[in-house]
Amino acid sequence: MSQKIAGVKGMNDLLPGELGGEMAPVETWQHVERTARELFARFGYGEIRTPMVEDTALFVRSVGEETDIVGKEMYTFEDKAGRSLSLRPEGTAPAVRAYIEHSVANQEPLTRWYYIGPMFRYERMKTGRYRQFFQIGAEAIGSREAAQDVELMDMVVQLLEALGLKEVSLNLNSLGDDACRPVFQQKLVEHLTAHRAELCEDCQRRLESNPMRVLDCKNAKCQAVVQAAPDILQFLCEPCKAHFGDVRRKLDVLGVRYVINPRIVRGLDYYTRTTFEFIAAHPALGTASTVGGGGRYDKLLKSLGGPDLPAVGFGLGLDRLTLLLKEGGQKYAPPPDVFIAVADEGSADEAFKLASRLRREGLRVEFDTRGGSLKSQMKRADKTRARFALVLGQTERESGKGQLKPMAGGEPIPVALNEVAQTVRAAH
RNA sequence: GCGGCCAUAGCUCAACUGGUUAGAGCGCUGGACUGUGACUCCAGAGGUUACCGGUUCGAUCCCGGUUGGCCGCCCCA
Repeated sequence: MSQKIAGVKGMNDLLPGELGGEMAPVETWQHVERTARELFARFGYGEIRTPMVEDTALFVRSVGEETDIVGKEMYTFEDKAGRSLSLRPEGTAPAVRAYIEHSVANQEPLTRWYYIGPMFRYERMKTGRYRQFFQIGAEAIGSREAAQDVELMDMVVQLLEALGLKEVSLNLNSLGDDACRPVFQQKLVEHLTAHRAELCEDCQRRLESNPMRVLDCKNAKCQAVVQAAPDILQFLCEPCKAHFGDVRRKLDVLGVRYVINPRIVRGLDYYTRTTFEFIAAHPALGTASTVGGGGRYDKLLKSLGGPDLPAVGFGLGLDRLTLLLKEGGQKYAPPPDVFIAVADEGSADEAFKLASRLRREGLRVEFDTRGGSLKSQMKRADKTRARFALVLGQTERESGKGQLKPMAGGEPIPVALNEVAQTVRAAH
């Protein structure tokens, strides 16, 4: 016996049907992905697939050196040539890198992409948070208009709707821009410093490192201080205020419901103006209640050496979405139309051939390649939830006729062996 | 990165204060029913009690470490 090798901590296997354990079955994942692809195509978004590994500098410069993501959660390693590479911790930076690298700006004025794939962060795991997790996201590059922010939020809302997720609320905020955010931050630091003693230990530290984060603290005493703190929305400069107002108005035009939440700060440095999160109230997620989030990043392209173009995007956590949909997961796996059972050894080839032909004709056909007793094959037919069973033996071969037995009960349907597909379809 | 809880069959769980062959239900396989699934009945397979070490005459149980999982903090998807 050789030693068992286990999967890497925090990286999950997705199995079909009911084999999976804690994770939602792979059919649930396929359903979410299929739904998203179809919906995003309706919005005119094309798919982009970038490598899972990038130059480490890309994330340091975009996400921000001082963020937790880059500071302590990145899978960074050297390749054989000594280059520092990192497994991507998020999807926006690679998409923007590709956009710049392929000079897309010179080829079209407005670019809208979506991506689906694994991201990696070295973190302590818990429900809904893994070291390899999957995100589905979209980026719109080239429009500074509020309509673009709202189109993306509408796209998420429609996706959640299509998936049947109701208890998700859109939380909206604006972080201002280079003109107004520094003014606000200064006022905020003044206020927090004045109440320093009332803040929790963590927030006293945050006061130095990232004062905006205090807004997000769940500690009751800190919240009391935050209640009285200056409100970023009061400090927005005129252009930012106008933009935020436009976003709200256009959300209203589309009938998209939202709440203003000045605590939506986000963990990446590149955000400007609009930020938003989709928060689910669902016991399956525990405290991992944010299923998605995003915002505008008008300065990122230029800072990465690209054209000075505005952009906005979002990312959704597929792991969390599928967790919410796990209960009904089974229904996404279509059962076989017919199970072909072999009654005697001499009919094995003929049955095998029939199964093959029906599959070519478009039917979902189960056939037990191990053979075995008719009884065991019928049990298998039951287990696979096949709609019909068709037994093929000497009698059927000689007469060219058989019977489609409805596994759910009812009278068998006589059928000519060369008309099985038509008959099964007609029985729908 | 910090704090707490946990680990027995594929799954959900038992096993009297440490006591000898670690059990049950579900699931799986076969049979009763030799060309027809489910229900019922019978039988079978499946465990180094996560791993390593310690205490003990004796450890699933007590202790330490490791690994993995869960909860909270942090942060996020």
